[in-house]
Amino acid sequence: MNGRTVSTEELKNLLQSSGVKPSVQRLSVLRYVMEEMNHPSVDKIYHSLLPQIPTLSKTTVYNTLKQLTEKGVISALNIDTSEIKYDFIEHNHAHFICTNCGQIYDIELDSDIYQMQSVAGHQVFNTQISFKGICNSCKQKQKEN
Amino acid sequence: MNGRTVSTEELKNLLQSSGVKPSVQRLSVLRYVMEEMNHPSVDKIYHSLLPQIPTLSKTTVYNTLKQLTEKGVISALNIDTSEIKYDFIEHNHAHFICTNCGQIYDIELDSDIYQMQSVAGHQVFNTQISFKGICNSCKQKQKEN
DNA sequence: CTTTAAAATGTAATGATTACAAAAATATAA
DNA sequence: TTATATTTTTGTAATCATTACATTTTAAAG
Repeated sequence: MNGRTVSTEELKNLLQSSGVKPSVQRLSVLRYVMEEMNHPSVDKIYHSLLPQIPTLSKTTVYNTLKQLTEKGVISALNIDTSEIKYDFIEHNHAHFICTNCGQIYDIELDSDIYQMQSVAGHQVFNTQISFKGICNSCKQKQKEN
Repeated sequence: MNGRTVSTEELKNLLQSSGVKPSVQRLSVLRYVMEEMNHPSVDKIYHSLLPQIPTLSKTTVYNTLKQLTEKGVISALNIDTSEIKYDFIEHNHAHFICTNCGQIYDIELDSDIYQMQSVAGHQVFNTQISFKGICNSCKQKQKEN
């Protein structure tokens, strides 16, 4: 989720250790989610990979993301109403979504909430903290006008 | 969100102080969200109110919920992928959704995260904390089989 | 009572996601 | 290698929540 370059070896290992067989499509989707810092949507991923894999189907993108999410390699963000956004699980962090421009920001937040393995007797697999509001950039623009 | 009975007076006051003109439909929708403890979906609300208001339109339910959300009277939960669920804003609490049965539980959680008015320079209007996992009830059933 | 504005309704359109069957690619066995 | 079985990918059609929009109804104002 931070613009770095990921080697094919690393991708393969990640997939295999999660029980997912590597394929050109799966490697590409995972690479995109890992290297991209923009919490991409299915549509974004699909159109970005299309030049490299002209035969790519959107269904494959859906299938791959679903698998990776179930295996816990990536995480599906249900912040936005319209589309699901995807995020590589590197370390715990919160998200801020601007209700004006829709931009999603990573928020570095150290909270013991992330450490909770169970709440009210229910077993926790995934924890999400999200903020909604007006981002700095939009606020500046509003001031100017 | 807790099965209590809300008087029409209270509903009217809530709407008016939020700048929403009371109407039969709006009062009913708000009453349902407040009295129901099940984080209802649009569809649930619509079908529950239909016997009382036979002419009710689903669009009205959508419009009302959108308005109430914008005014901050209720809150839209984007936990579930398929449908948006609605919750009356009484006091800060987190949510747990069971990935097996889909049930949403209120989680009483006292965290200073709720007090944050801004994060990374962005102004916060709304904060959500949500957990995903297997609920106690589903876990019990799994053990039995 | 008439006029004007706001709210509610119903239908059609949109758009993300899923279902599913056929085609392609990969692995396995002889 | 060749044939066979299995997995993966693909493309199209279906589903379903949400939104757009025009019409009708209701409420408010003069």
